[in-house]
Amino acid sequence: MVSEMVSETEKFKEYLVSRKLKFTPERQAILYQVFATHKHFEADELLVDLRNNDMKISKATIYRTLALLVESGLLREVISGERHAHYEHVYGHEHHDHLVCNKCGKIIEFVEQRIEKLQDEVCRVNKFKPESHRLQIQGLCEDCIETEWVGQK
Amino acid sequence: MVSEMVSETEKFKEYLVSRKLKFTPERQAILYQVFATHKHFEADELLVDLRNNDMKISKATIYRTLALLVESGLLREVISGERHAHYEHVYGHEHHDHLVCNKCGKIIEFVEQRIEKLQDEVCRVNKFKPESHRLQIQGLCEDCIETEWVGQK
DNA sequence: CTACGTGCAAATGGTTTGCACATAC
DNA sequence: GTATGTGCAAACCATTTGCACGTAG
Repeated sequence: MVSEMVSETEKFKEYLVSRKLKFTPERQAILYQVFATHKHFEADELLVDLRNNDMKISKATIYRTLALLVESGLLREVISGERHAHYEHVYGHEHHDHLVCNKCGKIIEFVEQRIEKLQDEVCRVNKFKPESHRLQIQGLCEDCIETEWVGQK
Repeated sequence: MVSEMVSETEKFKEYLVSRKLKFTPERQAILYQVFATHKHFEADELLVDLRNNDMKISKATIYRTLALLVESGLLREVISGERHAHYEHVYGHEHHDHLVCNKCGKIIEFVEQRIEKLQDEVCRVNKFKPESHRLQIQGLCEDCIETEWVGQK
């Protein structure tokens, strides 16, 4: 189990060094706990898991470290990330999905029936009854690709 | 059966009647404003638009009415809806998407390369440079389909 | 008439932040 | 030694809710 940890630890350390950040006991503990099991989780669950292992790490540190893990590419935010809800018309408009520009925030709508078909197929295979879905691709729009290198964080 | 489109107002009234709810001036104003333009928006923007048209409607009513418009099928929540972020491993795991059960919350992961391919195609057509994407299908999982759904709201 | 709706202000609750102290490097 | 990190509590902020009053049907 520990041998599996090594690669993630190395990856994280690499990231920290590249950002001139430190590898603290708190970050080590969080990293370990996060990769101790392969499951979806949220910040509070992580806090509980850590408490159960006698690690007393504050929520603030957990949130700050999770952000680092996402930035380093070790974790992904599956749900949400947005602070508030956005709405769009449904009635009288064909179903569509979205390309969202990470730089200027522009939203491009697109329709691709073949993707819809494949989704139905996936649901059938998994004996899942779909009620709605959301496909969102983040990236850079045509205008922003040119100035891509500006303002990287 | 009907080929011509019923107005949004009619659709909303239908829904309200079916739920024994009332068609108030506030709901009428919000409905009008929401469909005055075809754009993505959030609650606060709607409030501002209404204020600009001299409609003084409280935030509470706006949120309550938006919920009704979503339930009636006139609007769709494009982004978020979730209260808190969920995370999953990235490093060492193949990219996958999710089936999320609306009843028990179970998350089923799936991989469908053909969908990924089509996404790339969509990006190419729109001259969009993808950095990440998120496909999430909401519905009922196998176990929950049996138990059906009683308390729909 | 009366069940439903509204505005207001206060509550919620996940997440973020200011600050003083602690520590990795 | 110093730039970073941490814990704590308070702040944030979109959204929800309790309550007393208003009103559509």
